[in-house]
Amino acid sequence: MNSTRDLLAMATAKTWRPDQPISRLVGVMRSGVLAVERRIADGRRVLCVLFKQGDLIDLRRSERLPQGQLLALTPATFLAFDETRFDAYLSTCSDTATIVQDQLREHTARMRDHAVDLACKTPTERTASVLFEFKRWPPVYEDDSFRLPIRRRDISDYIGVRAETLSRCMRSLESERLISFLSPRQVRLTDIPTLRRIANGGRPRRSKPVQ
Amino acid sequence: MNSTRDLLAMATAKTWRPDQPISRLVGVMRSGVLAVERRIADGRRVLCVLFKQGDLIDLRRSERLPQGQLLALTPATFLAFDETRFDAYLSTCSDTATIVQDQLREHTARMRDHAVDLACKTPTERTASVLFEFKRWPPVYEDDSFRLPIRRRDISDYIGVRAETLSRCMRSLESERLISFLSPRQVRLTDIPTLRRIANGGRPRRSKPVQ
DNA sequence: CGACTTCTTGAGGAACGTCAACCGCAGTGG
DNA sequence: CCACTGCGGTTGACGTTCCTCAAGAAGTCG
Repeated sequence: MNSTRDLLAMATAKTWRPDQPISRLVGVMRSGVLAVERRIADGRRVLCVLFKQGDLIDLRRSERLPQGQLLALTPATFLAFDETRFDAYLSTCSDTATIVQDQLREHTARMRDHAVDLACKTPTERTASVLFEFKRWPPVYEDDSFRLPIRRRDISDYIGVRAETLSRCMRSLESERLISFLSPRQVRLTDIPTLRRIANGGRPRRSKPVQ
Repeated sequence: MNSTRDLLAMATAKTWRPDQPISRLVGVMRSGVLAVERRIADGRRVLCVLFKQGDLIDLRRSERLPQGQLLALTPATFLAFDETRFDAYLSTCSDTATIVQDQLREHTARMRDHAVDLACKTPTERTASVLFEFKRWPPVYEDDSFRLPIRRRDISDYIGVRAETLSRCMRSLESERLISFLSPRQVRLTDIPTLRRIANGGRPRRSKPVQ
């Protein structure tokens, strides 16, 4: 669409290597994975958001200072916008403004989903849930297999679980024949209905021992 | 500002009683508290977002169906917009569109903060954090006291902790003279620096017993 | 006062975080 | 070719923590 092309014309392409911190706050992802990293007092680390190809990034905050650090989890390419020119353009082109608003709404909807995962799901349920999230990321294959886009350490910081626990949950799902690893990074979901049930709360904490 | 007044003129006022589910997806909060409630398979309940006075609500989702139910936690009044007229108005008035975009960005920023709480903080830390969140809500008093705007059950579902655990955390903070209860609903923060340290990760899990 | 909901307190146990050690792999240098 | 190093990931042991269940206290409304 025309308006989007105009917008892209005013952008400058940037590339980042893994672990490289990023100061720009507005842009569009072209490839790779970025995340907003936050650390609290004693070093605990959280990745509150992941950005993949096609995502609009706009971390500006009107009232308070921006919290957290944008950084690359994989080699990433990015189209950076000059903030003031970006805003000026949006106010002249309502089509593009609508697209941006849709992106922002979609982003908040995904964050609500993620908040549900973090607030009440068990580690196994979170693992299943994040696997579905990654399955939807491009590129999408037909055989329900996909490549884990980021390190397990980063996945665990994203779903609020220790790396050791994530490892055990992955192994547990694998031993139940629900997923299988073609390589350490390549996963296939072999029983999607059961996995979906688990991801939606099908593996709660047991209060009594199983008889 | 003029544009906002025009927008408000095309809205219809609504009131809700507690626990009343709400089907409208776009509007502005005038009073009370609304929340997006989600339940997963075995009945676990999460409040992924809270909306207070002044917040813009826009839960529309472009790609998939909206997840979760908007409901009132207290008696609430709300200005509901007709969705198509709202969008049409935004495309003609860039000032208002900018305001809406700012609101959406601020909202995502708050959700990132909340994700950090949920992902890695201990129940005591989450309690301190949510107390600061409520302290910022209107009305703001000078003596660092405020009224808990919602039931404890709802607070606990918001911060991803059982109601019993929240109760114990509140009591623990009270016994340390960090907060005090003027009434079951009225709280005063009596040691804000310490509380802020705790809210930012100052009360981690102990792996070794204290000697 | 009684019926109801909300909140609190207590006891008990599974689970997940913590620590430590190990494995596999890639890169490096002798 | 091998030893060494560093990183990412895995496995095991252990104990605090917080969830679960149950019952009681406190507040609310008729």
